[in-house]
Amino acid sequence: MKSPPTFKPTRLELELLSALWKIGSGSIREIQESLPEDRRPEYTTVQTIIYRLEEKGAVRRAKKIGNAHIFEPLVNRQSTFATLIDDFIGTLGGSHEPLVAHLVESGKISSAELKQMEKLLKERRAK
Amino acid sequence: MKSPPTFKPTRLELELLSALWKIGSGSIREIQESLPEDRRPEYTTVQTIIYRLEEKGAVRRAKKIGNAHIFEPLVNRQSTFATLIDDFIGTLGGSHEPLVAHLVESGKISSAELKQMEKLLKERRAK
DNA sequence: TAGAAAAAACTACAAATGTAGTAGAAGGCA
DNA sequence: TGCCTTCTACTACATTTGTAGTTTTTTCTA
Repeated sequence: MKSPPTFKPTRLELELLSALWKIGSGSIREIQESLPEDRRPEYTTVQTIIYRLEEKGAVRRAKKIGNAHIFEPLVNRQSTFATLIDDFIGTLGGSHEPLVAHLVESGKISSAELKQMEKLLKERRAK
Repeated sequence: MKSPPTFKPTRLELELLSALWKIGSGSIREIQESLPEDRRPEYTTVQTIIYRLEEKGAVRRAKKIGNAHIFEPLVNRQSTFATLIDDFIGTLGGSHEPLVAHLVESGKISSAELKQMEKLLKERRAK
């Protein structure tokens, strides 16, 4: 399967991808064991999801060690997050306003953070 | 069905809820016809989703006009969005940082908007 | 080299979601 | 009052997703 320009993983797919991004690459077993104990699916569940990610072109078998395949991600976190976020904004109606509003409203963003963002924005504009 | 304290609609459910929030209340037909032409499902599809929303306690039959039921939302946009956003941040790993970063990075937030947010934040803090 | 251990490969399956068809009841108009 | 229209109420069904069991193959290790 070809890897799509953008990839929108499901919840569980994202969890496994996140694990892979963290460890770089690994076997099914290693991926499974790198997951937080509190939500660590069975070995075969992880296997199924990794296979599906492979089907979808989001990971691939990089090599084989012993009898175990070592998987590595083919999509990177940045772009995957970007896809998810843009899609999400789409479901919220296409405007980021409610999102930003909620972040501010719920106190999830501090004033300092806003200032930081502003600075970042200015820098970006400058170049 | 009891309405839950928070409600996390699916994509289509959210579209129909959004339609309802806009028109206030309406029959299946009215809801369907208020949807943007480009993604307007069949009458019975709308009906099915509204019934499911009813099951889930997100809408209810307010009254009957002729032989048609008039539905009204039981959840409001604010809290529904809040639920969706918090859930989404959860899937992104629990931190809003990547989200905010992307918004700024992708130029989705303007400087003016940031200033606006800052003001909003200060006001909120003031009271 | 034979059996145990580990992984791969395959199969299964229920719930949720999107999508819509069909049958039958209710209302309005000629 | 008897159709025609419009709804309602039900049923159907493929796909996606989460979840995991079973069978087969590979590899070590005694």
